[in-house]
Amino acid sequence: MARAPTSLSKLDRDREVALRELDPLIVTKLWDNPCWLSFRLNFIAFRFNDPVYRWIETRYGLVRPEFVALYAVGLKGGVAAKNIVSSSGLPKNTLSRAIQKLLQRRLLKRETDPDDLRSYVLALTPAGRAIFDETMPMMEGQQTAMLSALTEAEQKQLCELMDKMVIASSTWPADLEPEGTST
Amino acid sequence: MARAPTSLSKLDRDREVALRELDPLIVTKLWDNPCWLSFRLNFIAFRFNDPVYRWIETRYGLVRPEFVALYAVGLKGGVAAKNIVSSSGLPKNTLSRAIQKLLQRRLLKRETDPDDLRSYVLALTPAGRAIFDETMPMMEGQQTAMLSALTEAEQKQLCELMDKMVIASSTWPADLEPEGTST
DNA sequence: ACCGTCAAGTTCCATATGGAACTAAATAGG
DNA sequence: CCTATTTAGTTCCATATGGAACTTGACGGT
Repeated sequence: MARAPTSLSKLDRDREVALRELDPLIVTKLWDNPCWLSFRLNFIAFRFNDPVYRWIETRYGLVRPEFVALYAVGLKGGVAAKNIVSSSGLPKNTLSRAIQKLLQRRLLKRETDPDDLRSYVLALTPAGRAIFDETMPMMEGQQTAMLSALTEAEQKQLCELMDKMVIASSTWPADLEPEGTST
Repeated sequence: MARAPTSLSKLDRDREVALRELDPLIVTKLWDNPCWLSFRLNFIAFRFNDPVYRWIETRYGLVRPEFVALYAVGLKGGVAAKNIVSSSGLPKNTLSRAIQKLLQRRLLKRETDPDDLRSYVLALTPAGRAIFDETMPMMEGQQTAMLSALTEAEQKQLCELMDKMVIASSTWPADLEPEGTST
């Protein structure tokens, strides 16, 4: 069985202790798993998303796609739904609904894009901005907690490595051959 | 506005070209986003999960939680549902259903754990093993494609950094304070 | 200027999803 | 040992989700 480029045996003592906290299946998925990247990504992402979105849902009654939209517009005013779709991966109907909800709740406003009449330009209302501003410290806190196992230098490395991947992402296959259709 | 530890200005010319392929909102989420970690994780994970799970669904009619269960048992026979829950983050009822479906389709078999009569020990049937074996190369291919922007050494670094995070994960907050309940 | 194709957003509908309550077994504590 | 609490897995149900078809506007070719 193929393995990850790291291995259990190379870990020092302290870590063995931490490992006892983890489900044995997690240990297998880390070091006896050809798909090491996928597991690490999904696992770490989940441990960020799950508490963060639960907090937001509880506090503001905003469900995940709604907050994704609000956050995107908060980062960059003037975007359209299509931008949020391509940067988030959520299906466009889900985002359409999310945006409607935010408009209803006056957290978002929009006007038709004069350059493309099919499209709308989105912006936060003050109420939307307030939520954005309140949520940010909580998310930064979670991020800091999760990164605290790494040194500053390591955090920067991690960021750089992931940058490279995102930048290269347009070259990755987005649709896999349905069969051995090796053209 | 806080930023990621990397920045656009430090990137060399070649990359600027690649950037033009990306939605401008993605560029903002990369370098004008206090939550740089979350975005990178979710973005990269999505670009793995989406094509992979679509392929599996099309080919075998297995939906995501079903394949998660099959894959987990494939990696480590003898696990119980609870292990899959804690290593995947899927809710336990979703996994319960997924396992039922796999049992019906004779891709999985199970027997009660003699040490804990509430629990079941899971194993793949030959048919389940066949699917596991067929999917692996496809997933490894996607992983290789996604990692191809990194050198071997960088891939190893990435793996190590993520290892550290997963190992430390039991210390991360899993529930965030509902309010400014600073005890 | 006209037509075919494509793209932005919306609507419809079947279904996957996850919270909450439940059953049965394990474990802790006096 | 007997009771109270926790844990593994299941069931129920209201709702979020995403595929597909649709509307309206853009765009490219002739």
